[in-house]
Amino acid sequence: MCAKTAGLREALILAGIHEINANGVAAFSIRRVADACGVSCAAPYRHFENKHDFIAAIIDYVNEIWAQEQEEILKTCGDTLREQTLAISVGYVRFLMDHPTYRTVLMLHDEGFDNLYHKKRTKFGSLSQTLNAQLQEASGYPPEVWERKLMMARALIFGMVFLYDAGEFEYSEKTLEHMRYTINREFDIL
Amino acid sequence: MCAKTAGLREALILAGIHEINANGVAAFSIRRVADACGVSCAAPYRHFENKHDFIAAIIDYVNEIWAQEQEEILKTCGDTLREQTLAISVGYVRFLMDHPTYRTVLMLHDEGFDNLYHKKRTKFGSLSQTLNAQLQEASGYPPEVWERKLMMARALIFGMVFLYDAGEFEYSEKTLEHMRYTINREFDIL
DNA sequence: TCATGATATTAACACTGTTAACATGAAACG
DNA sequence: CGTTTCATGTTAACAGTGTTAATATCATGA
Repeated sequence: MCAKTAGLREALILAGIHEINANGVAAFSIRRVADACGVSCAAPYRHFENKHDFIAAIIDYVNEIWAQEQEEILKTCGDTLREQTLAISVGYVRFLMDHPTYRTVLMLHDEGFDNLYHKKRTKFGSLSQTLNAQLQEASGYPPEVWERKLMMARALIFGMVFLYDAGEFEYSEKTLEHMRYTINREFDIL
Repeated sequence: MCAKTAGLREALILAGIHEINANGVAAFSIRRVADACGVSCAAPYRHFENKHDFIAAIIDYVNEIWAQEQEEILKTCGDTLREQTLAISVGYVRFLMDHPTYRTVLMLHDEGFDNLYHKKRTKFGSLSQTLNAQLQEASGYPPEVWERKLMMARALIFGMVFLYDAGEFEYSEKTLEHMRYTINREFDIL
C-alpha cells in the first residue's frame, strides 16, 4: 500500500489516516508511516516540517473531503437559508458517522499545541458563519441572542458526534431527525 | 512541588495533571513527571502499570473531585428530579469552565485504546442514568423517545464544553442560562 | 553538457516507555 | 530481639521515537 514514485505526500497522508485509526494519535509514529510507504524515516520531513505539521496536514486533507461533500449537499437541499443550515448540520453528523476513519481524524484533540487541531476541525463552524449574518438578519433576533442560539446548535452537533464517537448510541435516521428538529426549534422560539 | 516521603502516587497524579496541561497528552512523558517529583524514571511503575494506566488514574482522580462537587450541588438545588438534573447539567459545564486544568483532563480523547478515556469521562453520563429511570417514568414519554431526548441534552452539555475548550465563546452566566433553558425545553415538548 | 533544485537516504543525537536486577527499610512474626 | 517478607525505590539496559546534518540521486532547464 504505497507509492514512492509519485505523490509521496498524499501516500503519507493516507497511511497517516490509517495509522491514527490503528494506533491513536498519542502513539502516532512517523517512522511507522514511512515504513508503510516503503520509504526512509527521514523522507516525510521533505513534505512536512514535523510530526505536528504532518497531523495538521492530515486534518486539512479530510476537511477538504468534507468541503466537497458539503457542496453536494447544498446542491440537493432546499434553497432557503434555514434549510441549508439544517441540511449542512445534519449532513456533517451523518458524514462523520458514515466515515469512522474520517471521524477519528476530525475529532482529534490536543492540548499541547494551543488547540491547533481544534481550530482546524471547527473550520466547519466558521464556514457556516458565512450564512450566519444573513440568518441573523432574517431571524429578527438581537445579535447577542442569535449568537447564543447558534452556539446551542453547534454544541448539539459536536456533542452528538462526541457521544457517537464514545459509542454511546447507534446510528439511526430517527436520531438525526430528532437533532434536526431540536436545532430547528432553537431557531424558532426563545 | 512533590514529596517522595509519603503519597508518591498522589504527587505523581498532581504532577501528571500539570504535565498534561503544559505539554498535552500526546507529548506526555512519564520520565518528566517522575523528574518533577524528584524520583527515578522507574518509580511510577510501582503505582501504575504503564503510561496509559497512569493517565487513566489521573482521569479517575479528577472525576472523583467532580463527584464531590456534584454532592454539593445536589444539597443546594431543588428536590424535584428535573431540577436536580438541570442543576447537575449546568453544574458540570460550570465546573469544567471554572477549572481549566480539570477540563483538559476530562476532555482527553484517545483513539488507540478502545476509547478508554471516553468511558472514564462519561461516568458523568452513567451517573445521571440513576435518575434516568425515574425521570422517564415521570415524563410519560415512551422509553425510545425519552432515550433520544436525554441524548440531546447530553450532547448539548458535552458540545458546550467541547466548543468552550476550543475557545469559541466566553464564559457567561447567560450562556449557561440559555443552555439550561434549552435542555429544559427538550424535556417538555416533542 | 552541466548546473541546479527537489527529493530521498544514511547516520547520528537526545529522548521515550518499559523491564530485569538489585537496594532499602519498615512492618509482621517467631 | 532477630529474621523474614514485602512494598517501594534505584540503576542499567533495551528497543523505538522525533529530528537533523551530511550525502546521494536524478530529472529538468540553461
